[in-house]
Amino acid sequence: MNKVFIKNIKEHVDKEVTLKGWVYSFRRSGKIGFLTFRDGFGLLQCIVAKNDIGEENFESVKKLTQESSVVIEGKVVENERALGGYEVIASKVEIIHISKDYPITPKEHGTDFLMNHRHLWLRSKKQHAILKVRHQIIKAIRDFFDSNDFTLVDSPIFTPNAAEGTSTLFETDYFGKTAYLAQTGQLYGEASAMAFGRHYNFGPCFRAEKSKTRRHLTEFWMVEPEIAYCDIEEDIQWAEDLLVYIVNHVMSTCKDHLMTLGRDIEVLKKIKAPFPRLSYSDCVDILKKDGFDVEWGDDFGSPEETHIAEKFDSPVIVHRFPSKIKAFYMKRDPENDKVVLGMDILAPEGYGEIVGGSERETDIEILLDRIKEEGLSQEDYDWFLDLRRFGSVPHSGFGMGLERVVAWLCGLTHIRQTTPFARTMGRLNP
RNA sequence: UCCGGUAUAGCUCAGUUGGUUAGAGCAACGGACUGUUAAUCCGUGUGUCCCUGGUUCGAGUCCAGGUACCGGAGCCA
Repeated sequence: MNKVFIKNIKEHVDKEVTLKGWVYSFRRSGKIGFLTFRDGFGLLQCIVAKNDIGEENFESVKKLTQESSVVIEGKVVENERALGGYEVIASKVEIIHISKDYPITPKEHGTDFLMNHRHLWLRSKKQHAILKVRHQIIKAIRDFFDSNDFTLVDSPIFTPNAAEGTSTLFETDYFGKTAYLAQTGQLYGEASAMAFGRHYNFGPCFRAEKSKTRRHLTEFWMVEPEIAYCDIEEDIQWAEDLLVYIVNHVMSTCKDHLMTLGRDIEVLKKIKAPFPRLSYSDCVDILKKDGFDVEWGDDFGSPEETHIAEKFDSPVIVHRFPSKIKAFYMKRDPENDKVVLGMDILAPEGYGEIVGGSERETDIEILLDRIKEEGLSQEDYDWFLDLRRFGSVPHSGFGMGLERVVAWLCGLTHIRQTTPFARTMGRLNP
């Protein structure tokens, strides 16, 4: 039999095909039924008529419920009235399994209910579209780095210490010792960059912060390139190029999914390089002028970030932050030692920080001082300091939060839908 | 952790100044219908009113504590 997927249905017009999948919905009207069929690739209307499939088969089809699994044989025809312009006139409907009382019915549901049924919610149109876009973003990220001679070098998930010494970590028992789940692969990335020149790691990160907002997950994916012989300017350039590449890739491969999600594509079309660049000090001036209560040296909260980002259509690059509010490994600006050569990229429309990066400090004495200042144990960082003892070079890198990029490009109000099984402060199930 | 809000049928919600038998729509189930798009029409059922305690002749409704969830803050990608 000619087994086909819905995505290729156009190529089989007037031919007999076999479809394997599930019932998305089923309406009956006497001797004819309209079965919206789902196969993981899309939706397709199948006409199930008594005259075509026979009385016995038609009787059994009456039992079909939402999400029952079926194998349908029939002929593909063009029809304007059908979703997508094509439909299948069934000649046989084989019931594989009858689904009973499927919980996600065609009506409104609350988010908590849907998240409790996430394993089933994934079958719904919008969730399916989001995860398809996520997949294409991941592909774009990997294509971008692979085609620019970066080597994917994985960083460990079990780590013996706090990498940045700032965030709260998940603790776990490691044969009697305490291990932590990695919050970043950053420090290991620096080791790889010295070995491979251009490195990236891409995997899950874990943060035990009790953040309860639409922008936070406790488990999320971050891509972190690290580049040897690279200054902050080149670092910014890589980040900008990556974002532009992702946006273009999504626009060319995911238009249908974005439509399904109701995303305003015109907004995404306005994203163009070069992105506006502002120093931290510029931002403080703007915020003060616009009535915010901030002083030079304060970290920005999300209302401040959103205010800056809303002034532009493209992501905004903010650079040269006060060293006190940034991680110990960021390099001081030689022209002003109160600031570091760090940068954040803020997504438009209030999606917040999607990239954070910096040129790294190479001076071992400064690093030792900074480790002391942060109250970190020098012993834990000894291997990291080796990177400054043996062929230290200027280098830079950044981290990009995958889920925030997915949320932004899909136009979602909450990050929890950007990942198959979201882990948040209040959710570990399913 | 802090501030604010919500909790009633499988789901989404209404429920008056505290009042006797707690409702609607959708879903489900049975039936009619050969072009439906969340079809329509007829019929059928549904409750730990979040939990514990209190006030009261009487609590879904008022009070206290707890729990869960939602939104925001801080923290951050």
